[in-house]
Amino acid sequence: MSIRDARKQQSHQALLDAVLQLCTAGRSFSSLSLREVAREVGLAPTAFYRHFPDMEHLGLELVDQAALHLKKVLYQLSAAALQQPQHTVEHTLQLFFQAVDAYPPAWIFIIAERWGGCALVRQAIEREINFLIEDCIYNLKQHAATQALPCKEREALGHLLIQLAQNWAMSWIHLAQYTDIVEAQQQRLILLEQSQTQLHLLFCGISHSTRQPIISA
Amino acid sequence: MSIRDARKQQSHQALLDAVLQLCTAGRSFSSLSLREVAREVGLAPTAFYRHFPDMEHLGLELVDQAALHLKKVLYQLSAAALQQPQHTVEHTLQLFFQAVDAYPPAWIFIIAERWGGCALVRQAIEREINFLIEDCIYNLKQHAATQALPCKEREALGHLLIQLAQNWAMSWIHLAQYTDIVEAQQQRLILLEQSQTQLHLLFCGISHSTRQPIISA
DNA sequence: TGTACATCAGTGAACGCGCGTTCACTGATGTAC
DNA sequence: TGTACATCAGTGAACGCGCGTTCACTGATGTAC
Repeated sequence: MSIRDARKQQSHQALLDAVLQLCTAGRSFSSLSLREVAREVGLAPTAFYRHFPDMEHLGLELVDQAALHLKKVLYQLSAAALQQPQHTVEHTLQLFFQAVDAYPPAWIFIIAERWGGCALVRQAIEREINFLIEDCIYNLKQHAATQALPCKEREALGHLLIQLAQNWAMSWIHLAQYTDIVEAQQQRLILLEQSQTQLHLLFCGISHSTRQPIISA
Repeated sequence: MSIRDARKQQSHQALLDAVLQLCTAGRSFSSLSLREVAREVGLAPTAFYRHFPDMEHLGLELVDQAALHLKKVLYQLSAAALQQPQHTVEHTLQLFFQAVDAYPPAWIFIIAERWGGCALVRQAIEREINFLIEDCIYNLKQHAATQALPCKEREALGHLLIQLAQNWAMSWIHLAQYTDIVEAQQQRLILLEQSQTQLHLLFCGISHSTRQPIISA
């Protein structure tokens, strides 16, 4: 790649990262202005057009990047669970929260803009979340604990898990905002335990429902 | 109430409703302008200040109104489940989706702005959702099926149910956007069945976990 | 009941500001010979 | 290798526009007598 191309790509990514940073700071994507993003990066507003036709297209590329990150995390989690079946629910959740901590902006952007003010971004995120759910269902089919589950139950579980993961991630990130670090750590421990309890409730239900047909509760 | 007071209250509510309508149409609260809201209602921009000091305060009042609506819905649902224990999971979920259909804007605003661009609104919504969770946990304590559950499990279940309800509501509303009404109805039926399956998975897990202590999955 | 004054929701002009977008430009980098 | 020209990321001035906010105002409604 030429010097010019490398520098262009650097600015390109800097614009994307600036939006992520502003969203991580609590701003909504649809309230960001092109000028604000350019200013954040240290470019003239007009330079923006060398990289994107408008903010909407930047948003769509951001969805791609963030969703790819999430996919990788979930893939690694399921790979770890498959290759080391002795892994407990506790350990898998710890790995999950570690991954969230490693790069919160991707989670924040996808989850906050899932119902955000930009229609195209919303649709792109919906598409990506559906892919995540499909991946999750596929992984459940490979995993010993959920292999025997009827197809309908496994699909419902996939949707539920991806939904739960979003909630866990956002709650987890949110707890970093406490000014008191000790308090934040305690709250995170509580969240970790609660998410473990939720998974336990679910998985005990699964092992139960595989033994007899599901009837009305 | 005097004529003047009644007219003032009418404009006041019209401003709140205009914001709800714009949010229901897919706009994010933080990208709305004071002028846009006033224009929607047919008022001069300056009249806005007779009702709210700024958009943020309007947002906070909207959180109160929408959260009150949600509280009522969930209260009626749990009351129905308590008074008519023959009610199945299927029936309760049908009532839930009916309630969502009866007034979608309240659900849309609370859920979409839960991670939206206005910090004060976000915090107010978090507070209200925590109240909903507390109510839910209290109701679980009254209900035969979850009475025997250990405290930690019941709390985790409360969080989980309120979270699930949000996801169900938003998915349900979202399915109304299909141009093909027949297709939309089919998709809603699928969502209804899937949410039923999710609850079944959970509740079978609960009945199982009350009989023996929970161990690692 | 009628009158005189007070209240106050809503108005319209005006302001300075940041916005998205256009345009002609600059100058470093790339390329052809 | 050196030279002459092409490319193109980034610039800065300029534009019209909608924004939030101020201010003095209007006129219907409320109130005191």
